[in-house]
Amino acid sequence: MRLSQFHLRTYKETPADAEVISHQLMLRSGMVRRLASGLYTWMPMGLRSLRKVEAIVREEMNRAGSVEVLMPSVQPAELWQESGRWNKFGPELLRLQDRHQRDYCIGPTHEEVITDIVRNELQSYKQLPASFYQIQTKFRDERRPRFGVMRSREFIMKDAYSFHMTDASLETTYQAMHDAYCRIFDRLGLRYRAVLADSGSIGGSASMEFHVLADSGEDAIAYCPDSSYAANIERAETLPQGAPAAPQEALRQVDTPGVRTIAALVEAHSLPIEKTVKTLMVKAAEGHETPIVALMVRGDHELNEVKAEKLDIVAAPLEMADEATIRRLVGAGPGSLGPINLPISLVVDYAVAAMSDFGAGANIDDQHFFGINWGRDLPLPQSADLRNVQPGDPSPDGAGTLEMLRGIEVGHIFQLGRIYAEALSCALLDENGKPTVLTMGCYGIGIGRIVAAAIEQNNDSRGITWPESIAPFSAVICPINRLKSETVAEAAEALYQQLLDAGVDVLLDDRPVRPGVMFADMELIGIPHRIVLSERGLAAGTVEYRHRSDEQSQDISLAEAVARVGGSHEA
RNA sequence: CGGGGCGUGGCGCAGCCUGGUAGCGCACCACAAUGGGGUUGUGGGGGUCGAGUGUUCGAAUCACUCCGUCCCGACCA
Repeated sequence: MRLSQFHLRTYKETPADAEVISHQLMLRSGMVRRLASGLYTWMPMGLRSLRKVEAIVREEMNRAGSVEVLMPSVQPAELWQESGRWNKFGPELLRLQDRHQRDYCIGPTHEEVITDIVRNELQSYKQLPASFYQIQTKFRDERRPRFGVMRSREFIMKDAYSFHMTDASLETTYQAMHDAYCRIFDRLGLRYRAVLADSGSIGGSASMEFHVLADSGEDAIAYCPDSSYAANIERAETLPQGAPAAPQEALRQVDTPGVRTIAALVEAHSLPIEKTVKTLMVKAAEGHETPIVALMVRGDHELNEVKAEKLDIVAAPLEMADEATIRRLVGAGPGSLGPINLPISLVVDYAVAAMSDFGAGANIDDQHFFGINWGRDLPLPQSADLRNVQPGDPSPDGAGTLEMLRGIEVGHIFQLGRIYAEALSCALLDENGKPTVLTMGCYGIGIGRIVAAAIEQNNDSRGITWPESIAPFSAVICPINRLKSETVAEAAEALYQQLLDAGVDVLLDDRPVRPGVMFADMELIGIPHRIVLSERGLAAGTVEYRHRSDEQSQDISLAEAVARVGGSHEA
């Protein structure tokens, strides 16, 4: 490509509304342009990288035996009503009506459509397992779009779905997808980690997320350096901790005027934070005897929402109780709550169940109990894994202690089970002639997000340092003083043709700009290989080669430069 | 959804407090010089100051409403 015939717009200044580095660099290098909140245009330079990601994903999906289709992004409400998600889905689902006032949504995902296709299209169990995928635009009306294409409302996703007669068959395909995903992220040249994930409210069994590692990632990942254990913090388990130590202190009720927070309690009464608890009031599940229930975690721990939601007595999605309800049922406000004389159901975290001589609210405003001990002062309530893991917690596989990383979720594979097939009556006769509901897997990859995540992981003070696999161009030719020097102009043209013929994705910077502008732009865009042609060098029989990650450029022969560019292109 | 910030040419910003003819840098156009790290000079073009209503002789500036946008929060009692 000749840059004079391409479109490139770069910016010297960082746009004020971009927070993360990938968003800043994507805007500055002219890869994307914001149209409205959470809506981005992929400009020519950005689109080239996006397409390269797509191509790798497509190749590996095909290799894994998945078949490409393309489904509509606008979907009829009937299908969503059939699956039950028309009502279950919140405001993230963008709904609209056509001229006949028929209801539609813009697809945030395509389980309904693909299941509809399969139930109509597949006629025999002999056609199974079957796997379909598409690379397509999705829309989710995020409550807070941010970080550019990292969390946009409209985004490009590869979504795949597999259908099976048996769980064993699903398991096999799930594993094949796992392996395909590893190949994809290996080829993309990203540092990533596959982690156990929560299977969510949809149900289903196994689920893994693929995270690109980056400090700016929105997700926390717990992993064990001594084993293969890695899990999203939503899912990472903590273990029961055994019996509490014997009581050392007497139970006593203490005036704690104005103490409403753990921090204040620790401060004012010199209580170690590990001897405090947080009592959290949440809405109870439908049909429970009281409208709210209590959950308790240690003062220095965090409640894990996902785990809490899974308790039978807790409403899903998790919702905190309002103060009026708490006062009506407990008689005290938040900040003075505790396990003693608590008139509602209580579930405590494993760590709380192992505490002794601890302090908690007395369920009377401005009063706390200190020296609380289970068994002696009140019966030990039901205990469960309710909190987020922390660095230093034992690994659930018993192989050491956990550490934490930040990650950007770029892929998710999921054994869905029969929920959708059941709801949409997607069944086939098995070899015995017995109708059998199909079981399903689904597998997603955020294509646009991968581009952003790659930049998040690969940048320096001058711009993007792409992995070779997804750089918008592989190499750039920068002719110095092309307009004044026949020699340079001709050499540039010849080299350009030679590289094109060799199949190199090469850019010729034939703009009438000074070298400094050229270099700055090409480094911002992050093209891996740069060859500079000058009268001086050509006279000496050399060209100047520099890889984007090199400190210095090198004067080498033209032939060697061609070999380097061509060689790494193949790699 | 709650809180906060910000909306002034394509981008980055000043001006607003204390009302009085809309400015700077980058980018853009023309000419000249320069020609290996975002050149220099001269001369240009481009803005309903987010929208509406109000106050005022007069509003970018003050007030109110709305819209957009970004950040923080939406368990952490």
